[in-house]
Amino acid sequence: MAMAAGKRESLSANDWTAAALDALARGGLGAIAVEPLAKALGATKGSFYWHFADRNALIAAALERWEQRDTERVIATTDQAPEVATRLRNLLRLVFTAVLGDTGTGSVELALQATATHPLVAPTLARVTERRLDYLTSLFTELGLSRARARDRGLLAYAAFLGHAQLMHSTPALVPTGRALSGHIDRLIETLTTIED
Amino acid sequence: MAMAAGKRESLSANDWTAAALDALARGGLGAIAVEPLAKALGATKGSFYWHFADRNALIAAALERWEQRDTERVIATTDQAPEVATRLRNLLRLVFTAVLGDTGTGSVELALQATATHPLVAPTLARVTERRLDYLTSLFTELGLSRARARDRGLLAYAAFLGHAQLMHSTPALVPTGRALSGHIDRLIETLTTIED
DNA sequence: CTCCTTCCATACGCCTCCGTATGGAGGATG
DNA sequence: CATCCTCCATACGGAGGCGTATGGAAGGAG
Repeated sequence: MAMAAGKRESLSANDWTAAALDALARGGLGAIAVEPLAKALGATKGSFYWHFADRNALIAAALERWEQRDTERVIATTDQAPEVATRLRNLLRLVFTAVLGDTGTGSVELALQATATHPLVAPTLARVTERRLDYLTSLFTELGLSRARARDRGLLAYAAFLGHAQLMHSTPALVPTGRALSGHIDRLIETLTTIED
Repeated sequence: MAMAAGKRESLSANDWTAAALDALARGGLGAIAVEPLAKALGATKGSFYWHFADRNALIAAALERWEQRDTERVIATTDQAPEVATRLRNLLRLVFTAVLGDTGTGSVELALQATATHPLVAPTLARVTERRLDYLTSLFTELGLSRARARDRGLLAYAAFLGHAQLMHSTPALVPTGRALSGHIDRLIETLTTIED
């Protein structure tokens, strides 16, 4: 919010998309508004409409930027452990924990989920969700489940992730905190990854 | 949407809250707007501001009405089976399936979740969530889990419910349909209710 | 030094929604 | 029949957001 003191040179389109992503995480899609963003950047609409055709162009740019950044993150946290079981646990633990990031990560998820029917959001969200779901499914498959059952578990795990993020955001008082939260997530992962023979 | 032809008598506050709930389910909290609602009801703002102090009063009324209706629903679907296991399964199956109602039920959930930080929404949502969570926890307790573990399972089940609703709404193409969905929910419930000794 | 391109501020018109003021139709009541 | 109370339409002012028009500063090219 307060980072417009240093550079008094010209603004780039990148600055606008960064600010848009920030606003998106903070106040949802509706917060990507030209005039408030201009004020936050210490500029005016004149600057914006030189870099972008209209508000939709900014939204599209922010979404694409997020999708890209998200892909890198997922991929980066993917291949870390040799064994499938630990990889799965590590991944789940990371995403269930990283929800906390008030600005950076999880908030964008929820903001987009909240406006999933928006014409610009829907395709992006569908691509990201499908990619994650496929990856989750592949892990459960490697773990020994059939294609169908692996898909079931993938869907369940992803739904649990989404719902967990929602709960952490909307009613944090009902969710454990600190070490208790850590333990809760452990047991949650245990339930999600247990395979009954 | 199209149900304003019959009665040309005076509008009641109830009509306004009903329309507000409908708009909420359809377009989120932002869709509870006085002038559009007036148009939809075939009236003008003059009518609205006679029955309500302002927009917030209407929102509050709609939320209270939903909370009431929701309580009745939950309670009604509670005590149906004698055995705890089947009661739990029945409850989960019902809520995981009833998400579909495009207007009546699940959409309000998602709309409120999407604007959970709103000053009027937050308290209502917290009460409803806490009540449901407590009930779920009590069922798992009856099933033989300790208080702490029952709470874990309750949280997981509720998170799965929320996430499942989200997925059904935002990316329905990635979720099974028809009989496949029914089977998926069966297996999902199986995973959520299995207790490892 | 001049000109042209880049970048942006100012100012405008438009739309949508909120809330208020005011007056009036129509049934109830004496 | 006159009056009052209920319910609502019309009209207004204001706020905030989008997009456009226009002119001007600032620096590189010639």
